[in-house]
Amino acid sequence: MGRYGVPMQTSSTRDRIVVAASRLLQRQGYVGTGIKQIAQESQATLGSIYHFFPGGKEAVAVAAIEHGAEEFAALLRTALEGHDDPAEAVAACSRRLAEELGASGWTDGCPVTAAALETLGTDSQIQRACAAALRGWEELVADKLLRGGLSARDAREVAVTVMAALEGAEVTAQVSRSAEPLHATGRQLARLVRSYGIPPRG
Amino acid sequence: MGRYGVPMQTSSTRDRIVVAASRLLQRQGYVGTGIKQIAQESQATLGSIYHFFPGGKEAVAVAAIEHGAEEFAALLRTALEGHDDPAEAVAACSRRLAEELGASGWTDGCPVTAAALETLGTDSQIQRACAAALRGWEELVADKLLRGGLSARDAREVAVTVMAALEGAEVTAQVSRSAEPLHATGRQLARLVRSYGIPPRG
DNA sequence: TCCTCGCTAAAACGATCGCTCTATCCAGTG
DNA sequence: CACTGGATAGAGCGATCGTTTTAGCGAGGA
Repeated sequence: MGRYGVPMQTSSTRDRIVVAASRLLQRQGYVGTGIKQIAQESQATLGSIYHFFPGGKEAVAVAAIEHGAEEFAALLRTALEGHDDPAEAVAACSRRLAEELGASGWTDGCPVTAAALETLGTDSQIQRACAAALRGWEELVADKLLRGGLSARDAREVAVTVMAALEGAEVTAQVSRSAEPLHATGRQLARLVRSYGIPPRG
Repeated sequence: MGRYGVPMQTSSTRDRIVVAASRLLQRQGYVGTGIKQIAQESQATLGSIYHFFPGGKEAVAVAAIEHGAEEFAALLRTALEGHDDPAEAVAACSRRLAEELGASGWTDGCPVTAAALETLGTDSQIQRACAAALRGWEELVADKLLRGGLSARDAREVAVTVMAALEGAEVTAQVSRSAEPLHATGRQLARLVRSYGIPPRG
């Protein structure tokens, strides 16, 4: 809450730090992003960052990853809710991802993959935050498939596959600077979902 | 060639550098891996590294990524060749990946993903090496699908999906420290391939 | 024997890393 | 008004980064 008791239009310093760190992390990874760069990009100073995040760089990264994970989940939710047919819903996810990725110039992909891969050996909080994000996304897809008529067992296994394929397709799209991998994967995932049969909607 | 004119059992210095760099890159990414760490791990010195790779860290990384990409391609090739049915062949790939990943303690995943994500914004040679690796792997899968009876168009699109899903599933498996994402994805990819119908084998 | 040259060895450079520290600012309270 | 405490500002710490530089090693040719 900002001054005058109303929500501030320009975010609070803490929010600016989290948002800037989130964007930088998904573009350059954890080790590739410096605290001073976060300070510069968020119009904050080192003092402010260490004031709000006494845990240092890792604490900033955890908050940033949680923020990015929620943004990504919101994108998935709206794409999934736009269609009753789960197969079309899954395809819509890949289309939305392709739009966002292309609009960012192929730089802003999955907000956790890069950070997750860099901190694999460690037992850092970053690891846990990334794992939690993945589980949450899978659950969103699994719920949609469940409501679409798949069994609990099938829904979970297909959801794991869908999220894995979307992540991989996004990386492929970034590397090849083309939306085609995401579109192709979306079509094939829709076909996979359809292969489980869609009960007629009452 | 080593001394006595016979191939050396312990590789040449240059090979040791490439192999060590490849393993470090896939575990810690590009920025997370230091030249001095590569020197220590490969039992070489800075002088040797800069002698064989005047291009510095980036040149070492390119050679290391090409090495890792070929290793990965070899794994895919043997897994694909083990089965006539392309659906079973794809499932075999995910099983082999799960074996290797588990044996490494969930640390040695795809040898290019981490490095690729870190160098996205740049126009470095690393980018190009990663893109080439992905294309090569896709081609291996596409060839198998073609020989399995899929049309050229279907084979390419399914191959893109298979490689994306395998990469994503490997990341998921690493983060969750479990082989299950790879196994589930393998089963679903086999189902997807089977949905294109298998012509009876003569 | 001497010289060459591919290769190894390590000291040292400037830059940047994450982080600590002290100083200052400013709205709220008595 | 003085005082307090959250928030900001930035200089500076030791460490490490990628790289350069210079010196030394040892096998092969003249």
